[in-house]
Parts: sequence; C-alpha cells; structure tokens
Amino acid sequence: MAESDDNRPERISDAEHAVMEVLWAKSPLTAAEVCDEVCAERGWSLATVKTLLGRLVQKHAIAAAPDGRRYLYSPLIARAEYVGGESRRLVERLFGGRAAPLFAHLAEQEALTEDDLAEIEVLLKELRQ
Amino acid sequence: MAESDDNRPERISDAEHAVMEVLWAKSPLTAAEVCDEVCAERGWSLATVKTLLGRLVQKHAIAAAPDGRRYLYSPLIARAEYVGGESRRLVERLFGGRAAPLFAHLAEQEALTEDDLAEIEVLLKELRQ
DNA sequence: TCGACGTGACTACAGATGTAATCAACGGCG
DNA sequence: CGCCGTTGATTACATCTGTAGTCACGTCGA
Repeated sequence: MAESDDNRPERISDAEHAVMEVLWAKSPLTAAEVCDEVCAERGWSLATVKTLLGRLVQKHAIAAAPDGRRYLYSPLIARAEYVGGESRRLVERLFGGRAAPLFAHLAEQEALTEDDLAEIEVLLKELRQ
Repeated sequence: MAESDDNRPERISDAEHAVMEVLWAKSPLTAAEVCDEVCAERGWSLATVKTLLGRLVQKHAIAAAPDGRRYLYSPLIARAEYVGGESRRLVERLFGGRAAPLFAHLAEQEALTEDDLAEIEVLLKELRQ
C-alpha cells in the first residue's frame, strides 16, 4: 500500500467537468454516447472524449464497467459532492470562508433574479426555524 | 485598433491569485516585499514570486512602475472585478447561472454561519425595498 | 470467411502552471 | 575604485490541460 491512497479526490478540470455533467445527467453511457451529448456543443472529436474519460477513470471520478468489448462509464463521485467542494473552495479562496460576502457580491452584480431572492428567502426561513 | 484589444482579462491562476491578494491588500510593493508576505505562507522562493509577478504583468493584471533600479507593482484590476468574475463563472458552470442553488448548497453543507444568515437577511431586505 | 468499423490503449503536442535556478547589470559600501 | 548584493530577465523543467491522431483488435454483416 505504498502511496496509492488517493482518497482525496483529484482535481477535475474544466473539460473533464463537461463530461461529468453528461454522466451525471444519465449513466452509464459508452464513450460514443457521451460524445453524442457534448461533441457538438463543445466542438470536440470522439478522441477527445475518450481521452477525458480515460483521465477521469485514472482520477477515480468515474468507473468503467466492461460491457462486451467496450466500457460503460458511470460517475463515482456525486454531483452534489463535486459542486459542494467547488463552492467551498471558491468561498474559501475569495471570501475567507464567509458566504455572506459572496452573496453580497452576487447581489451587487445583479446576478440575483427576483426568483433567486424569493427562493433564498424561503431557504432562510427554513434554516431559521 | 487592429486586434490588440485584450480587454478580456486573461485568466489568473491560483498561484498568481495569491500574489494579487498581497497587492490588493497593500500596493505598490517591490518583488521582495511581496515575497515577505507570501513566501513563508506558501513555501515559495523569491524567484517564484518574481516569475508570478512577471506573468501577471504580461497578463495586464498588474502594473510595474520603475523606481530606481527595481519596480513597484500595483494591481491593474480591482479585486471586486476579479472576485465578481470568478463568482459568476462558478455560478454559471455549476448552477446554470442561478444563484439560489448555490445558496442552497452552502446551506446544506452547513457552510453558512449564524452571522452569514443574519447578514444575508439584511441584504435581502435591502434588495427587496 | 473476410473486411469495414467500432472501440479502447497509447502517443502526440502545444500551451498553462508551479516552482525555481542562473545571469547580467547596476548601485552603494568599504 | 572595486566587489557584493539586490533586482529584473531569461531559461528550465515537470506536470496538467485541451485537443486529437494512430494503432491494434475484435465483431458483425455480407
């Protein structure tokens, strides 16, 4: 057990993230099926998708289950987990861990819609009870 | 006005961001002074800081004003600008541009302190009036 | 049976990033 | 006046990322 224990999930890059989104939306999928979902949108070739899938497997972010002579890929980490981690990273880096300033920023930038405000209001109430 | 317009600020990497933080906190500073602020914390050498400063100058993120035989570095982009951009990028990538789900996530992860909640409540009221 | 095609493995390669050493020049101290 | 240290510039180099080509192999249809 030399040093293999990468229980700390490795960083997922931007392009890799696009692939993850596809698998989170629907899985398991073959490489070709993943390509069907993103290749047009991002202007990728199937080869690119294969590379990304390979890297994600290495990073233990997805699993490759043999199915005949190809693989079916499925996410190993939950979307919520990833999203949570990334959010926390950002809040940490930019706002010293405090979420309120982030909220203030989004508000200033008018990045908050009426709907957002309403939803947040509801959430606040729930958290407060 | 050929094509020079790099008005879109180039991407600032993680390490570079650390340097920006120092300059946002106080500027102008010399390379050595910047190093005083971060080298210990991040385990960097002065050489590393110089490289990062150079790259930031190239990216037009900071300005280097000659002062005798060295430079004084100052931010060219405001922290609020950077922070705003990064926040929006994240919300865009992970939540389809909607801020409410981000908030919900932070709430779930218990990343929101009582103080955060209070502050956000106040902000909400302001936005709502 | 045989060849076209789907498929994963391997390779490629440029650019970004993290981290730093080395070099050359200038200016102040002794 | 000459040497040393400070400083920016240049170069280095491993790794990660984005994007893709190539290759070998096995399978299915003709």
